[in-house]
Amino acid sequence: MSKQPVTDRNGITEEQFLKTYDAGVYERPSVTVDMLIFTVMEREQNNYRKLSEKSLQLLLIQRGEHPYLGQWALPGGFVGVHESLDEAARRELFTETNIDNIYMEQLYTWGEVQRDPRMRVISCSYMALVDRTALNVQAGDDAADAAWFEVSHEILEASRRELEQGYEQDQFIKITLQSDKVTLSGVVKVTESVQGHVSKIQREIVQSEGFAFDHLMMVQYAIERLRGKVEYTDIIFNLMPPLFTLSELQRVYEIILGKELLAAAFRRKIADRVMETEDFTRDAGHRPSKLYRYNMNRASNQ
Amino acid sequence: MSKQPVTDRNGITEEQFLKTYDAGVYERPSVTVDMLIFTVMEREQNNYRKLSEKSLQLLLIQRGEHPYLGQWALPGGFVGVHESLDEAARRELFTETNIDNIYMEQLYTWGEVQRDPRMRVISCSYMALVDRTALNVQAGDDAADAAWFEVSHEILEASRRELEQGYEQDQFIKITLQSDKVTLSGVVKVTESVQGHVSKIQREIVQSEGFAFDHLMMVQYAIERLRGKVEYTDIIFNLMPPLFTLSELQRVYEIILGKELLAAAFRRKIADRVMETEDFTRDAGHRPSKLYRYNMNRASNQ
DNA sequence: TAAATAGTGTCTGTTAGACAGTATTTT
DNA sequence: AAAATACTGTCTAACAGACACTATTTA
Repeated sequence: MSKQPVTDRNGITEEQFLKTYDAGVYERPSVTVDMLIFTVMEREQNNYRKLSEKSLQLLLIQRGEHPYLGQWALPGGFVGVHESLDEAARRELFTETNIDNIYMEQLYTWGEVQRDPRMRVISCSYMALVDRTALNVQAGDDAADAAWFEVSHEILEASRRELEQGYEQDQFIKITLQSDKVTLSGVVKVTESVQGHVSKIQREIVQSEGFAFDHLMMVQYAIERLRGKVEYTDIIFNLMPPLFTLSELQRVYEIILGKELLAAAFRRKIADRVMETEDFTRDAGHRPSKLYRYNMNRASNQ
Repeated sequence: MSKQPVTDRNGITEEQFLKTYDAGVYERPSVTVDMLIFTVMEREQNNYRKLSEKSLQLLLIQRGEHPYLGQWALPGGFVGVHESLDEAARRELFTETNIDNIYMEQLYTWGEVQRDPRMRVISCSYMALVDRTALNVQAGDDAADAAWFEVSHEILEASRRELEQGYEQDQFIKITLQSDKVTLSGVVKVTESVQGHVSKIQREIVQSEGFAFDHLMMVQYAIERLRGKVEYTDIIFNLMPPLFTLSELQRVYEIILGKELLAAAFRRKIADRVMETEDFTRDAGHRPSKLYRYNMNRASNQ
């Protein structure tokens, strides 16, 4: 239909236009990707009859250069002009973990003008979920500056103000990241407001100890997203090894959701998301547990 | 704690570093924002005793320049180096609608290398929801090239292939946009796959009639997001006028969700999201209906 | 009285939460 | 037997879907 050359007001066809197009000299922001790579690790118990505890871990890199020299940042890097955002993210992911097939999703793009003191940088954040048992090589073996940090977070304080045409609500969320050697912590204020018909959410770092850039805010956002998606999708299985017990699965739900679940209700709820196998755990110091695998072939996994 | 100057391997402090930092000459992508501005409009009925039908509308701009000259695109524009992404989005929003206080949220950032034939452009898409009655000036009055299009979409075909380690599932979604003068339509293929432990979602435009760039994909994504969020947040009230009947509210839910709802269950469900007023509709040709307003002051509106 | 929409009452089946109880293993 | 976890049965309350019914207005 529109195959005969369309010409613009100067009588130029699209082909001619593109041939002579000059991308111009406007100043442009730099674009980076930042990766939130999560996994679940086990902490050995001193009482071997007890189950090992699990924790959610995030990979951070200690900066070796200005700015924020010595502080911890999310792994990431600049997006080249000849690679897509997803390709840049996969490249970074592979650089850090040495594995290729990892669950990854785009989270949010951070575009405040002053978020990087060097220059204008817009950063697109991605979340990746890795099964710890697939990390054959400990990530960061080569990079002595990378480390896994246990993630914990709590709501310090929540307040609410009624306004004439709505309300405004603050949450102060304390995030603590703990590695073998360092403990980092900071507070993000999340403000939710409704004014007339306009609702808004704003984030602000109100305290930060050891985090580079605005990365603490990205961590808070990612935890929020992970929590949300765990309830209505199957992404949690990206954090699980191929075989797992229902108790293990329940623990992982619990650490992500930050609350305890009742075993009976939990089992009913996830029954159709998993498949029984013939295998059991062994040498557990107590009754063995049946092993399950993810059942990806059920009716709907929206 | 870290207030004494930290110096890098060359003995340079952060302050000195930033003073002499050269942003460099690496090629950089351009960054744009693209706005998905939705509203709900009423179509007059020929039988005045019947209720007017509602429809979801999207604002598009007809391109007056290459590339895609004459085709329809989302309103948007380049992000300046001295404005944040949100600021750029608000600026575009104001340019198109002449109103300032509009609900807006970031959706997704599109970063394929070839998405713009001129040069490398990364585009951050935002969704905005406007109450039609707040559009005092018909948007596009000044810009003769802007028009509201009624949005409809249907699943043409869905197929599923079982793979060794999972499955792959396609949905062909047909999107039709209809204005006073033009009808545009296209098909987006959404592929969801699970391979071992890695799940992925990919989108592809398989047919497109009159849409510029990859904007049809953005439309599909936005509809999906709107549908999702309508079920677990209160964003729908951003599309409603200050006073509305429960039937009207139900219609808007129905056109967004694409299915009919039962009045009794619907009223129970939204009971605590709305507040009764003393007013009624008038001159309706049938029993008047009580008017409600959004109740933003309830326990939790997550 | 008919047409049209507004609004309510109630049955039914499903599901989440709570909790008590049973089962199986190792020390 | 004690310690530890695995797993099941059942009661209850909440809630969504279905559908019939009542209410109110105008032409």
